[in-house]
Amino acid sequence: MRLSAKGEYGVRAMIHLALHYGDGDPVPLSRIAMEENISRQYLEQIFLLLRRSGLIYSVRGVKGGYVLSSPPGEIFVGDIVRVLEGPITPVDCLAENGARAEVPSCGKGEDCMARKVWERLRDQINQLLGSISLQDMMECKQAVK
Amino acid sequence: MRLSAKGEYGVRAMIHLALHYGDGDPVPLSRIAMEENISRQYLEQIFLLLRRSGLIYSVRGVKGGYVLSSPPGEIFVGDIVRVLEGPITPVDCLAENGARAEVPSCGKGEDCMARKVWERLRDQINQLLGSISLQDMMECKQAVK
DNA sequence: CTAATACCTGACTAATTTGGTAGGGTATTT
DNA sequence: AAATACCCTACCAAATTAGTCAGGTATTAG
Repeated sequence: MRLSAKGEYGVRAMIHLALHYGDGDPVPLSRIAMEENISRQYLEQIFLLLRRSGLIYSVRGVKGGYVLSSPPGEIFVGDIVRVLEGPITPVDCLAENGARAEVPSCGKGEDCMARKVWERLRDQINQLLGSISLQDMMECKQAVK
Repeated sequence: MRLSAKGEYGVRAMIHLALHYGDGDPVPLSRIAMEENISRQYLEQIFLLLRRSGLIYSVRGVKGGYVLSSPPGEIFVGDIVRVLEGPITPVDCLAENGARAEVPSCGKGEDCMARKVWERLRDQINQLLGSISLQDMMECKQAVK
C-alpha cells in the first residue's frame, strides 16, 4: 500500500508549480529539481507523463519551463497520482474492467467476500485523493469529508 | 497504491480459515491452496509469516492444518495486511519513525505540504482496514464508519 | 546569428521486489 | 512404518523501480 517515488515526486513538483501559478513566467524544471532535491533527468520523465496527460504544459527556449494547465483549485491529488501510478486500486481483480466484473483469477465471482473490502477501500482512497486540490494543499486546508 | 499477491492471498486464506472456525479440526494448507487456487508452496511462505505473527497456529501430523488463534470477530483485515505487507503507509517519509518525525530525504520538515495529505490517507486506510473483521467479511456486513 | 537555456526522447542499467519452485526436513497419527 | 502435513532454506526468472546517459530540438537574449 505504498506510492512509488514517481507519485511522491510528482505531487511535490506539482505543489511547486502551484506556488508559482500566476507569476507570469514558467518554472524551469532544473529549478524544481534542485529545490525539491530530485534528479533532473528523472524528473524529466515524470514531467513528460504529466505534460502528456494535459495537467501541465511546457514552454521551450531560454526562459521556458512548466506551467499548470488549470488553476490549483481545479487539479486534485488523485489526478496526479493516477497519471503517474496508474489506476488507484488495491488489488488487480477490480482494476478497470469497471462494471463488467469479469470473473477474476481467483475463480470466484460476485460472491467473493474479500472483494467487497477492496471495493470499499478503493472508493475511500479515491474519494479522499479526489477531494484534495493543489489549492487546498497550499493553504493547508483539510479537505472536507 | 496496490496490495501485492501476498496480501491478497493472505486475506483470502484467512477468510477460508474463518469459515471453518469452530469445526473442531484444523484446515490443511493443501486444501486451502487448492480451493483458493494458490500455489501450495507459495502459500506456505505466507502461512509461515501469519503463524509467526500469532494470528494463526498450526497442528502438525496427519490430520493437521491451521487454525485461527482468535475468533473471527477479533481478527481484522489490517492485522493481516500489516503482517504480510509491512506497515501501511503511502510514502516512506512517514513510515514508522512515529512521533519522532525525523526530517526526511526531501529536506523539508514539518512544513512539507504533501506530508499532511499522506498522513490523512494513511490514517483513513488504517482506520478502514482496522474496522473490518473476518467475522464482518463472512457476514458481508459493511463496517461502520 | 549564435550561444545559452531548457525542453524532449530513447536507450540503458543496477538494485530490489515479486511470485513463485525445488528439495528436502520434522512431527504426528493411523 | 507409512502416510500426511507442517517446516525451512535456498534458489530463480520476470517485472518494477529509480534512476543515468547521450544525445536531440525549440526558443530567445544579447
